[in-house]
Amino acid sequence: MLKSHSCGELNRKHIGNQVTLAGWVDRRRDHGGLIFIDLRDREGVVQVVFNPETSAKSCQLANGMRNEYVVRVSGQVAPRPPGTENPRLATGEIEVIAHSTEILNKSKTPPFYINEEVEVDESLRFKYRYLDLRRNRMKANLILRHRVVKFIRDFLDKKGFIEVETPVLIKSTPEGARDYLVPSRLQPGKFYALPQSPQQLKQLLMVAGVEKYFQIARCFRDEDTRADRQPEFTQLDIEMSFAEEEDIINLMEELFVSMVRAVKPEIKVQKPFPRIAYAEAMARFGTDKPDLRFGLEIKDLSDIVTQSEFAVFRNALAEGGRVKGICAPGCAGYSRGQLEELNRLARENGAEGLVTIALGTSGGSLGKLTMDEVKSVAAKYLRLDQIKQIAECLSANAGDLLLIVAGKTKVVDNVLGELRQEMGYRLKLADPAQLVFAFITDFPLFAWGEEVGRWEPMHHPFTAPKEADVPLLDSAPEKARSRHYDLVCNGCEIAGGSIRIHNSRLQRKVFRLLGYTDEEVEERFGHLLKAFDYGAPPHGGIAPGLDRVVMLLAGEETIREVIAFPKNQGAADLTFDAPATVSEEQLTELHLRLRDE
RNA sequence: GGCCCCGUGGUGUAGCGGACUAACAUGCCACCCUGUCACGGUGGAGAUCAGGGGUUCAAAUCCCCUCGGGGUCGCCA
Repeated sequence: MLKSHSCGELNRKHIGNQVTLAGWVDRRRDHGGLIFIDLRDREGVVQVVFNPETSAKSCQLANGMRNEYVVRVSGQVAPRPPGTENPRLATGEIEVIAHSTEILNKSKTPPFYINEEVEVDESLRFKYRYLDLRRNRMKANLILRHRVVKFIRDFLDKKGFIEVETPVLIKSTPEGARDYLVPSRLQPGKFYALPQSPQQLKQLLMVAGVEKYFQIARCFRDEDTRADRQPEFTQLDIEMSFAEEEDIINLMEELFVSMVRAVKPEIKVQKPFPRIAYAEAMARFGTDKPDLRFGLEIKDLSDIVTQSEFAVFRNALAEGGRVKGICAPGCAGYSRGQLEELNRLARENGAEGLVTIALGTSGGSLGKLTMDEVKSVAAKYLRLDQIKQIAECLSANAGDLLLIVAGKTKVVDNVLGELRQEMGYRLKLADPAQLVFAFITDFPLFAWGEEVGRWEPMHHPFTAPKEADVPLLDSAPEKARSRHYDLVCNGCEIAGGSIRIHNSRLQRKVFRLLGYTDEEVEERFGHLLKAFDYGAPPHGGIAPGLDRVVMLLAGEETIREVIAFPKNQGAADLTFDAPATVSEEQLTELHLRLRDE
């Protein structure tokens, strides 16, 4: 090695040692004669002193150094002169007195700051990702991700799981997300597909008797990106034979709580994780991935306003809809503009509008509220006692702002869910140093596909129905609940899993219900069904999105910040400039011709 | 495909019809400086205001189109 120590590891215990360091120039302070270099490597930064009286040669070299030059320095670790220690630096008690110096490589001036935490245009960062990753924040994220993966491997190993790799070149299954295709050279006109997830492969491993499987698996979906979605992403894929819901849920609770405590002990986390039925989550939070760090729960006001004169409410109820609301504490003083913003948010999410009721504060308590202090378009259609009932239902106090939406249940829930999230954010109700996990259970097995005019799986067709609901497959499929469970955290869906169907007859029945012909089933899922006929054990599993988990732990807003070389919204890699055109020869070999469009 | 936001020296921002010959910070270059640590000081270079078109006596600023980036809906079995 060109170095004997890391820059960041040095401390007072090394005083007197001869060390050789190698790293990047983080900063140079030239005092005309005496020169200080902050030398940085992965482990941290240490101050190197170049003194012309110690080594004129070194000093001369240091004179020519610039940021990001790669240099090697040999010298002696020395205590800093009294009064010049830097408590803000981990190595601030000592410094290295350079005796001999070598410039290993020069550097152009970087296109953005490496040594400062400033926002830089993301495309520029992606173009120079190798420089971006030198920055502390990105380096910390890479290390965190490593620790998470290491923890997972050790944890699951101790629990008796074995890691098995599954193929990346596999077969297209046109249902679900759009596949990434890879043309076959050896078989003209045929294509592999990259896996959307190793779902069927891990089920086959259960038939194979692996019993406890996991994989840090790369998955590919050719769909539009989001802050938490990339064309390629990583799942922690887990599957267990002879497992029931409790087994998976308990395993996840233990894994996540112990992981957080190990890699981010400053983050608050608790188990057991609450379990909330899908219908209840929708009713209370307007979403199946609620942020449980704060309340602001949705309440149904239909019964209270059913007698009101307010046409908006009456019409919604007459058409079979509901009237629901949330309470924004302390927001009665919201300006016209602020209210208009909330109204716009409601409309953008499908509501006809938003009814706000501001409760004045001069009375001090709700009991003393008078109509003079109620500000709302609905005020003249509502009686004071109705307003008080609404306020009471929403646990409101004087000075609060009530946000009420009327319409179809689905729209009302969705809009209030968004408003709840928005108000939670505005009022800073979500503690950034806390992770609140929860399991969402009792999902419907199917959802009616409006455009296609048939039943579609709420998650995927391998999800087992609840034992008691199996008869409903024939009579009322919409009522059948599944053995699926989602793990959510801070408003983010971080894992989905289920107990699977392991019986080929039941699996065929589900496929038929989903509208597949026998030929289609054979063509697409024949391998799985055949396997089920050879002693498939009952099994189930779960697949946390690793990128999202690390994102939450890192406190980042997008998974791009925890992926070394992510793609942008246009699914392009700006470092490599991928995707790119290929040569005519390559196309010919693959039996491909490009269409004119 | 829809909707929303953004695009000004290398970087981050200000300017939002006239006094802009485009400001500030930092970075960069040169010189000075032996205890700094976001060192300090003096001087200097650096911008087709994303591109195109229009409105206007006058456009970085208003309007339209295009391009690029981000958020989101659709989509993500």
